[in-house]
Amino acid sequence: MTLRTRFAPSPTGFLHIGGARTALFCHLHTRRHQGTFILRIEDTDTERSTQEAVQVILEGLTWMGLPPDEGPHFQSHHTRRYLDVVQEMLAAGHAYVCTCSRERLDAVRERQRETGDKPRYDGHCRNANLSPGAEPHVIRFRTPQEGEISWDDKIQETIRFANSELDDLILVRSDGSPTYNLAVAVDDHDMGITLVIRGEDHISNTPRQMHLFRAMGWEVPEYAHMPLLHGSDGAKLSKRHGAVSVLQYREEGFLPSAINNYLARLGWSHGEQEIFTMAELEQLFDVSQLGRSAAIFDRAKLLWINGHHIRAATPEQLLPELAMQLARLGIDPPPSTEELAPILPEFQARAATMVEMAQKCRFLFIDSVLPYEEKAARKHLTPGVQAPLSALATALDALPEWLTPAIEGAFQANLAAHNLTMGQLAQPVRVALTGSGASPGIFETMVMLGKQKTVQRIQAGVVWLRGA
RNA sequence: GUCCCCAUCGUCUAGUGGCCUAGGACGCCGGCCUCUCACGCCGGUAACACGGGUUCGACUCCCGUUGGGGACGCCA
Repeated sequence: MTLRTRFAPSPTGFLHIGGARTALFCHLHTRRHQGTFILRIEDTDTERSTQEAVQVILEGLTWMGLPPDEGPHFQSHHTRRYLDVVQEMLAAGHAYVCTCSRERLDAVRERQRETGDKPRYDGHCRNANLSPGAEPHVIRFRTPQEGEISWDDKIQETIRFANSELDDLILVRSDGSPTYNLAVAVDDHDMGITLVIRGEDHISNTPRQMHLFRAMGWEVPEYAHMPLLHGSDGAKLSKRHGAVSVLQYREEGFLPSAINNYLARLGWSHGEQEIFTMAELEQLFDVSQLGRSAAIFDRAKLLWINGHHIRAATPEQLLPELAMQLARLGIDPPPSTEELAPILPEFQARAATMVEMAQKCRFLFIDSVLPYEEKAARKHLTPGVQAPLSALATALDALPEWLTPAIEGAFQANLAAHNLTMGQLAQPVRVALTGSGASPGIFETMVMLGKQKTVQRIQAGVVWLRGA
């Protein structure tokens, strides 16, 4: 039987990092086993589902490089089918009409909490044999009360629940709409899903869905419940942890390959390898090798991995992102690919994110670097360097060609003339050129900047010194 | 509270009864390289939650305790 998995987000918000991890694991595991990866939008909650959210989820998956092989399917298109299934269950006695009011339900739960029981439906209408009349009612599943239900989870071990722990879940709401567990079971069956990969927060739904399968005589799929992603406080990742849209990570200058690499290493490992390409992951990752404990999202390590991927990336991957980040820094219009291509290598090893890279090469695309970073100016632009700086500007200006050997020659001559060491002159020049005390090599920086700007900025430094 | 799941350095992990005086990675701290910053390289810091078993021998198996997480909706 060929593998069929699905990723089933509900379109009530953006695709956050936890959801992305689930999608990634579904995708990787499916690729490895040459299966089919299906996207299903769980929009049975018409109140909260939006078209925009669907769009954002799709965008997120695309950016992550996790396009589905099939779908997206929409549960809202399957309502008829769900209701038909419920009719069958009703006819077979697997479901029944319940007219309990919300008030009564609340009261029951309240009482159960007080007595220390697990809040659940008390079966009030279970044997009342009500027929669907004008009175408001829901349809509930008649959950078996004896025995237990269990499954061999592909990630966890065997998980078992006593049926007495389960209550009679609602299949159809009083407004006639189907609920989550019903829709999931029907779709997982109809779509031929053979392996359900989802977060372990769904473990308690699994016995309910399995009972639905059994009632309909369907074959139950396999399940793999992956450990959750936690924030630094150890609790399930949520908005207050900055568990924002994956697209936000793009804004922050992360590469999708790095995010995927990092996410995959949370709960999974392959020897002592830390850096993986997407192709490697697709070949190596298997959900059955996942660890069983929750992992804490660690931005520091993500940054390190992102730096690796930036260094390993091709210009084609990086250039558009760099241009975008420069634009966000106010470089308008952003430099062209042709302008950016030659400087890219100088900054690849110096940035952990594309945002950082843009900040570090920004000085190349603005008119003036003034005002200087205060600390750098105070440390390096001292009165003593005014004369050498001035002389250097003159010498550089007189250069017939702007190539490294010539620049270096002029620089070295100036060093000797003023009896200075490399560092004593390079740092002041660096501040004049970039506004900061850190940049690529000083000659490389001058070449990238061009003769005109280089000379201008050194002269501006001299002027600044006179005023200081 | 009830049910379910989990438990090795701060974090991610290796470890499947002797190879472990517990390995790697991030972070942090030193050093090297060096015109600065990175990159790279070298070194250091730091963990088997606790208590009982089982066994000639437990990080590894079993039980309990503690701790953490998740689920308890006419949400998904």
